[in-house]
Amino acid sequence: MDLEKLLTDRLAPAFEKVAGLPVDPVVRRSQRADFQSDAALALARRLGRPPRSIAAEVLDRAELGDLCAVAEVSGPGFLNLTVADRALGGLVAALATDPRLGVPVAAEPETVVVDYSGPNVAKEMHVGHLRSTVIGDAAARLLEWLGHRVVRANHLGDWGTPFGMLIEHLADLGEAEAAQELSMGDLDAFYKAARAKFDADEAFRERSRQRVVALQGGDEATLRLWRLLVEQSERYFLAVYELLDVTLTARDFQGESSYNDLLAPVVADLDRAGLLRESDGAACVFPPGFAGRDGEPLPLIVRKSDGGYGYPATDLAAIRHRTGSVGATRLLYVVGLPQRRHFELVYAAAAQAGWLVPPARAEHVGFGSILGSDGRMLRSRSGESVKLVALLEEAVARATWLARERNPDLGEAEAAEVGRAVGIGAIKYADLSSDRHKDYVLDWERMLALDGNTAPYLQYAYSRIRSIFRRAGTAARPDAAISLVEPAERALAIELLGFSGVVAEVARSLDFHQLAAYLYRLAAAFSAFYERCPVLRAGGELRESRLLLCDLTARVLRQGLYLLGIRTPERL
RNA sequence: GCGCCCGUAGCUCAGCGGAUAGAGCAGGGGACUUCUAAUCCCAAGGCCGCAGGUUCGAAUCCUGCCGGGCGCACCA
Repeated sequence: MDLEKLLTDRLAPAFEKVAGLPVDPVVRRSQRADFQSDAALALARRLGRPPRSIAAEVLDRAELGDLCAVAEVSGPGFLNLTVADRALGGLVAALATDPRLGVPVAAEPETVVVDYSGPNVAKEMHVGHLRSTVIGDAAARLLEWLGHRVVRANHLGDWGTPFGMLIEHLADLGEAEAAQELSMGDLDAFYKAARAKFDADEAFRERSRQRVVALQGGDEATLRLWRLLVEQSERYFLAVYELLDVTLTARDFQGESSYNDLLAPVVADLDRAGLLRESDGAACVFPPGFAGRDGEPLPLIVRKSDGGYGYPATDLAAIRHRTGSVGATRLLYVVGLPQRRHFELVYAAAAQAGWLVPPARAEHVGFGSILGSDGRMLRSRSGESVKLVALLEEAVARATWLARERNPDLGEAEAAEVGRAVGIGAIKYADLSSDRHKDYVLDWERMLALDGNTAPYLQYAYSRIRSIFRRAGTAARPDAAISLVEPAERALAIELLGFSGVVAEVARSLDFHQLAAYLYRLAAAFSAFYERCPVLRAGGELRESRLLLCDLTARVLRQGLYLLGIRTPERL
């Protein structure tokens, strides 16, 4: 049970009695006590009474006897609450017997579509895909764990005009040769070669254009080549996902092309609904409230003047499919912040068309860019975007080297495994531990540091606990009585009880840095505990109590890191 | 021109209506006969971009500036 919520539930009725209307007690952690409630201050004006007197009356009417050792009015009208050790111990003991660590399954499970990663066929995945993939995967893991039905939608860029030149290039190379090149994972070289020919060779350009027509016309031979391209790319992406340790599978690819047959009907429906207007030959929806550069209403172009369909049409078709056929009520789009306006337009149009109506809603889970140490968008020395695999491989190599250096006892295989867990974990944690709306600077030294708010620090805390149990040779007794004698173990207990609250908040906000910050606080509380509270050398009941605290900490760390997509090796 | 995101300690970041603004790193000082010192503890470090306003109370809300980034009709 979440302590903060428990205190809130106890204070709320008292506040309501005093104020005569429902009041949020605004319980939060405090430096002067375990928790504090600030609501009396805000109430003073409305009730025309001194805040201290309100606070005192609330205290008088609240049932806190079994929970709090100290509950007092402080300063201008704060309520300072110190939880009784006995109550704390009881709550922790209850947590220990809960396989879900205090986190309830969603009362009303929904179907959630998480649209993330979305690489482009025949193009290398670069750092730009990293954040979408990592954040989206965390969202999918979290919501799934909470009991929602999660549909992972990997909106593959598998359609559009570039495929003319890509297929022509493939045909030029010969299928066997092309398959060979693509399977080596050198998608960049393939794409660039096609691009170079397209830019330089007029005849090739013309053939490419005809290919696009053939592709869209459903020419079987062309489609076969296209499928080859898609299959090889998907195979490559799956290899990257495995290295990145994300939960996306082959079943989750939902290419743009899969909406092809829906585009015309979508536009027809928009027309029927009277939402369509022609502008410069293009079929547009003009959702109210959007203005462009010139102050004119901003269009969402659902059919281009050449008759072709672009992104907006596909996105609308996807929404209609997801709310209609899939039955989703929450649509998450884990896409960079620059595309914000695009999605606002799409959501507005979908709402007008009746495809996105409550309880269904769409959220743009936007994020900033990854910057290099120079504070600019991360680029390779040659000025190109950095290959994602290169980044991941470097992370693993650095972490493996660190693991070998730090712990020579590790065998080759284990060092490699630890290197992967730590390296990939470090990359993901660096991404998830700061506010996703901001750009962040990729810095190897910092993300792989063993102290500070990093994945290795958390993994280290976990491995220290596992080490204790290896030495103990036994598991913790889940029914052990909890006794909290040292301040450090009290502090640890309070942190443990905060897990469910944080998880609930993050499920709503998808601000994973709050979960990261919580896990860091927990790990830091554990490290302080570890320093001052001997476990194995403690006697009898104290030992059992501490073993249980250790076990709980390990479980929360493991589960929390799992939700972020980060592994927890048994030792580092 | 309009819109969005962002300016907090030397650096990287939390905090987004409440009590003296918090972490980590770097720099200073301590702690290994004791469960991994890949750790812990202590001290130091801030006109919270600037100026107004709202409020009993503003880093937090509003307005206007300044600075950085990104968008703004047929590219996905």
